[in-house]
Amino acid sequence: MNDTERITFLQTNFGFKNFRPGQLEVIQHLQNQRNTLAILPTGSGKTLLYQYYGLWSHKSVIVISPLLSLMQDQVSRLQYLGSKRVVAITSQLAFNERQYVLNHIKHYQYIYVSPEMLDQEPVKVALRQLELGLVVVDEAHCLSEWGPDFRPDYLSIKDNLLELGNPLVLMLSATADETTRTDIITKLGLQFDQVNQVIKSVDRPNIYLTVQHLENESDKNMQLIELVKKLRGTGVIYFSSKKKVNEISQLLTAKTNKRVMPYHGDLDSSQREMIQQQFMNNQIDVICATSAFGMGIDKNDIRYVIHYHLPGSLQSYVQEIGRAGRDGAASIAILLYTTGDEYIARALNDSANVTDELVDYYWRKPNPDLTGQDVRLLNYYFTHGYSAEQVKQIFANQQRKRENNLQKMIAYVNCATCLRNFIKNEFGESLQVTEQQFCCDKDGHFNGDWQQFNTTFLTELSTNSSIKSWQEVLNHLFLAKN
DNA sequence: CGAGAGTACTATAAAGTACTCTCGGTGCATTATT
Repeated sequence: MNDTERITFLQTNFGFKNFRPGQLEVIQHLQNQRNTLAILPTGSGKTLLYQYYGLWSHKSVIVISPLLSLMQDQVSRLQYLGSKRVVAITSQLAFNERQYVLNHIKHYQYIYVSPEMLDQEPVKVALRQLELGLVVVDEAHCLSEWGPDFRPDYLSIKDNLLELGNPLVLMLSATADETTRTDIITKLGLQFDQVNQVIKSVDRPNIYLTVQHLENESDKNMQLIELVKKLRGTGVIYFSSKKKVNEISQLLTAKTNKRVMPYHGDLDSSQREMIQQQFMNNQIDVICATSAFGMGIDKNDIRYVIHYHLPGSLQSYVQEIGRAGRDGAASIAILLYTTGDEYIARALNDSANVTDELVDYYWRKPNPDLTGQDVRLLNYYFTHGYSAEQVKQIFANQQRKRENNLQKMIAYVNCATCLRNFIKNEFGESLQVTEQQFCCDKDGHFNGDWQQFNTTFLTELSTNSSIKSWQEVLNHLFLAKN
């Protein structure tokens, strides 16, 4: 198949005239039977990649996905688009339904599973019967972020791929720096020379970047209230604490006329689903959320993302602000910082660490029946033949990595030069030589006066929602100053 | 880490002081109860 044929195939089967950036390259690699790691921004049509390959190869595709809600969305989307041979094997299927699916597995072409489900013997037995064309690891950064921390089954994917006979693998993510990319490949047990990478820039030129330093928490709250009052359109405010989510969500409801809702892992799934729906339907203006909110949120006109707390890494930060402005219109990312904020992130890092004492204890008295989070991880390493010393090393490295990530985040907060270049540099991208006109609070057009920023800038920003209006906004700022 | 809440003490009534404790995220699957 040459590129002309590829485009014809696209037109005939999907009705698109052209590929989006990166798509053709990925499809070329896959058709040449090359494992592929694709870092493509959200909205660049990642689903199409494996749909295309499935259609072309007439073989089955297994998609490993981190969240049940993501799987459900994908299944209904593919069904809506006309594929009937789609299923998600999850704990939400009734026992007899699941039996039916496993017994008739060849009937399905696109099969979604969680890493946990993939590791179950009956599931593996069924999947081995497939004529398997491709395994997709969706949201592949989870492999690096969640696997070694609290979802050990992510680490088992490696073994499961072997058992499936080393199938062709497509790794997909929107945000992954060099370290994460290396980690993804290693944790899947792949060799670097077996993997082709297709990497698009993480930079989002339509998102203005700013870090605001505030004296204390009450100043921060006041500034937040001002921002939420002034900013138009929908926004997301990220927190590192569920308690603060609830608290500030109530504060904003009381002090602004915006419709504000909380969102975090303590809400039950029906509540979460409802809030998500209302957000999508513009019945909510502002979501106060923990990191639980994000993956699978497909709203393209989020106008601003504010961080009340410091995320644990620049990668998380870029991921979270990247949810703004998918429609390409002017949007803004605001990080509110008070000296000492990093202690919350650091405390979370420490609590994620497994102590040497616990490792020693477990190795003296291993017990595979224990179900705690730490113990499940330990159990994984124990049953895979690691020594206590090796495991201590692994946890120590993880801890060091988390601390390094946090240091980078602190460096961003204190960065005195272009914030966009800081991010680009961390993601190994070449820097912009001449700054774009409207870039970040270091671009020379900002004079350090937040009061003026709030009144003039934000009003302008939210009334002009076209990227072409940057110049107008800029002019207005200058006029206001002179 | 360090702020803020909670508790104990004082010493005979209420309220101030000093100390201790807590905070602090991300999900799958499974199972035993309502």
